[in-house]
Amino acid sequence: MSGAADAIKPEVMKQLFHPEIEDVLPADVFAALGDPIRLGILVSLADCDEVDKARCGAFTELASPSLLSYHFAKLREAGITRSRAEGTVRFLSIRREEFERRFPGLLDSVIETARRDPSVPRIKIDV
Amino acid sequence: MSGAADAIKPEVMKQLFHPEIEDVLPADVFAALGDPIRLGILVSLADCDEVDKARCGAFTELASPSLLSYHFAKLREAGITRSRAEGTVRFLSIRREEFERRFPGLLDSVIETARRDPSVPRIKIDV
DNA sequence: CCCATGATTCAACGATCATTGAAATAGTCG
DNA sequence: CGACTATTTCAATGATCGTTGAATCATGGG
Repeated sequence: MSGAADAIKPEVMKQLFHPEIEDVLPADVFAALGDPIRLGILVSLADCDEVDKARCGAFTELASPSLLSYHFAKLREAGITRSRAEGTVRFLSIRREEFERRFPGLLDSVIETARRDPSVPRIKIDV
Repeated sequence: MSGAADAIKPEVMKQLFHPEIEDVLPADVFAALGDPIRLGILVSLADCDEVDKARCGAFTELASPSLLSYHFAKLREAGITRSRAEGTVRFLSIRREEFERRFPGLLDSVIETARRDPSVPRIKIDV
């Protein structure tokens, strides 16, 4: 609303909200994990060979673009993932270190749990 | 609906539903953990000195009886806790061994996470 | 047998959820 | 510029959630 000096950085795209990791509450994290599609996004992300190289568009097998966007937002607002824009594409990644500092050991067991279970859909992300 | 031979066991009270541990899905577990009151119930239960001795009535600081009953049901239906009736009282306990077998390591990190965080309400259960 | 107690159930409420499909936005490339 | 692509936003839906308070149920004790 108060933007003045732009046109300098071309690839700044609208910034999406990411909470400070200290402000993230356990109950909100678990609520964000309480959906099979979101667990699917998380494990697929965790199993991606190269870190921070997973395009949002790589998840289309899991849901429609618009529904994916909704679930991406849930994970992001719960402090679990980060969305980074690069040109016309967005990349999704897990906030590993921060999250580990905030809730030590939690993410690993969550991912292990989701990975082991056949009710969680998975995709192979071709980077 | 088809009860015939009763009156033998006086203290059988209506049985509450507990899912088979194999039928429990990760997404449902996380959804059940996605509420501060339920996390409060869980950590208070985990910190209770004597196992399987926590009366439902011991949690009244966390919510009204009727709301507690609702949250107890959520935890129970997600396979996390067990409710046992004894006379006019009900006892609540964590399905430790079963749950550990089904989702190794998960419950410990969940409880640790909840225990560490000030947003999760706790009570001391006097057994 | 009636009453007190512990706990669940029910009905109602506003709020949020997951999902859909259409529209808007941002960036790229001809 | 204008078409195209990747992604988000919006509006609308039915479903489920968390909460309240009143009603119900089960048990034990006078």
